Amino acid sequence: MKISSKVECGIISLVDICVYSNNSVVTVINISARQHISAKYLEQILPQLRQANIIRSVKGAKGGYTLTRPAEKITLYEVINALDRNVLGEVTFDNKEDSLIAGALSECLWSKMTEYLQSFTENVTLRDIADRYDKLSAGGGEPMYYI
Amino acid sequence: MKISSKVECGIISLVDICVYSNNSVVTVINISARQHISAKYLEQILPQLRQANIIRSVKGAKGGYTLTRPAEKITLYEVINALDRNVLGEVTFDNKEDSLIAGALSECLWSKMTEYLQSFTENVTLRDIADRYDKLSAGGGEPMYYI
DNA sequence: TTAATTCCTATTGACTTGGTATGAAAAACA
DNA sequence: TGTTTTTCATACCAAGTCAATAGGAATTAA
Repeated sequence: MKISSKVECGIISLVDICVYSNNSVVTVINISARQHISAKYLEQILPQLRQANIIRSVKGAKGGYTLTRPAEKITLYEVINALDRNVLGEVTFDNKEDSLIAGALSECLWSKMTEYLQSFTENVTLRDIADRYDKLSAGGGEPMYYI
Repeated sequence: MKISSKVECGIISLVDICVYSNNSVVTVINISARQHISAKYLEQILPQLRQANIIRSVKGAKGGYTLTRPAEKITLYEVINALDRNVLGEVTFDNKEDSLIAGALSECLWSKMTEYLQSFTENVTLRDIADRYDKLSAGGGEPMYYI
């Protein structure tokens, strides 16, 4: 499965904001430095998350971003959808065949696939990712194998 | 979700072969006429399915294609994978970020999504689609609503 | 030999996408 | 008021992808 870099960078930014905002805002430059993503690229991604009411922006000096809600109230469904309609939306084709077979395919396959993806991502929150990240950090970066 | 036209046309072709081969082969021209897909385009798709051992080809005059196995032994996983590695493969990015957050994301989200897609498509066979198609055909093309 | 067919490999044109550039608007602060 | 810091909006470009077409070679039946 292919996910656009915009989606990945967007989610990473949100987790970064979630983890590093201590009753304050997080700036694009901060995220850029911590996550090694071009600031100019982030300036293009974050406004999309703002329009989707996932983050709130404060303009001007001392400005930056915060989450609009606690991380456990922000689902990955929202986030992914805000960044790229194609990932979790109905299956589409560049040139849709409108035949009975295409209809059968849609019913047996495509619609069930998207149905699952939607309900799955609706049940994963930003908190889940952040928690997992914390755990990985605590582990010293290296996953631990006990043989 | 975005599916390439190649995948859709490929599956449609297989169902067509499944339905219209009566102990005989099905030609590209036949499929093209029935399914309204350019013959030249099909000539590019079907060899891929042959290499994946899903169909068998007979060259020359009176040639054409047949399935290598009964339709209930051909999973949609095989088929989709033969036509486009990206759909059911591991989540990939054009420019993978290699951070702890990306790792957490992979564990909590991407890998579970692909895991599901794989196991789901492994349990849908060409027969399922063909059966569904037969049912739709019998219904006269129009879905029936009883109010 | 001829016609029917699959097979192979280019090519084209349109679209997508990752990433950059430029500068405007807003707010803090001195 | 002016300067700095920041978000915001828009345009742009180069590279890649993809659907579809094209031309012709190889194979086989009759």
